[in-house]
Amino acid sequence: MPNLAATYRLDREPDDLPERLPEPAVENIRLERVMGVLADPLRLTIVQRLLRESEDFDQTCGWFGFDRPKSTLTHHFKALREAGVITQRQYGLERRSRVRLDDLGHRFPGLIDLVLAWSPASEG
Amino acid sequence: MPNLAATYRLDREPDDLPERLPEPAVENIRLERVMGVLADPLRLTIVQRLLRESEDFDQTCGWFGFDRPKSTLTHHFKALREAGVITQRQYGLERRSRVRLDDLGHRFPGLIDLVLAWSPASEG
DNA sequence: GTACTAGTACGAATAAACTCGAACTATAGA
DNA sequence: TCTATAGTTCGAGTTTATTCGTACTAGTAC
Repeated sequence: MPNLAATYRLDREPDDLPERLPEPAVENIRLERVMGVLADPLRLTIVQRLLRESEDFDQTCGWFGFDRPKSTLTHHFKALREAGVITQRQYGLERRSRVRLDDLGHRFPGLIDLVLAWSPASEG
Repeated sequence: MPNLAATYRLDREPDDLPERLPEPAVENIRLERVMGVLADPLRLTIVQRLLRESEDFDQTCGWFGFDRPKSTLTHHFKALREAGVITQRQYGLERRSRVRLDDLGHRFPGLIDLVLAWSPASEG
């Protein structure tokens, strides 16, 4: 495994990074859409883990370690991206995701904190 | 039309009010469920209008003036109640709704503000 | 009592979401 | 070039939501 911190640090210049996959512009992010996409526990988990455990660089699909078919994961990541919650970039073979922190914070102040504070049903 | 402000003011004692219809206890309100229920524009509108236009007393289904069959409205109000977003009380013939402001504010600080700030897609 | 009203319950049709397997694409490394 | 890897795309089955019409219930008013 390569040194991700060195290779994919987010403090690089934007020019260094691969293009973002298609996603809505900030002003087109809709609250009802975001709510809908965060209504799913798996997707809520994805966003929360990106927020809690992955501050300084993007993460791949596989990093999460979900025991689900790849096509299912693709489906959920795409849903998150198309709703405007995450950005995805193609790093060679890998497609890495990060939360659109600034955009969401600007459009929907407080939303990120709700996701951070969430605890899954199985937990206490 | 009777004087609602006098008849149904919320600063009455709880004993004066009809029972609440079945709803989850505060600690059982789940964020993913709330998100799911607020993903629908009609329901988001219901909650927003209750918040913006109805601070001092509960409102009936009909008060909103939606041009939808009654059974559709029943469906959505029930969804909101079962998710823990609103409380409903039976006042004689009418079933009046109000947002569970304290409960939601306590469980999910910031959520109410998101709903208040929301603007429907058709608007600017 | 009868009639009106506000809303529920049920059932069916349609639409949307979730899940997954199988086949595929594109990159990386030997 | 061959192989492994990380992920996509497509299609189908299943589930869940939405919408609505019709029939019903429970208060209210006369």
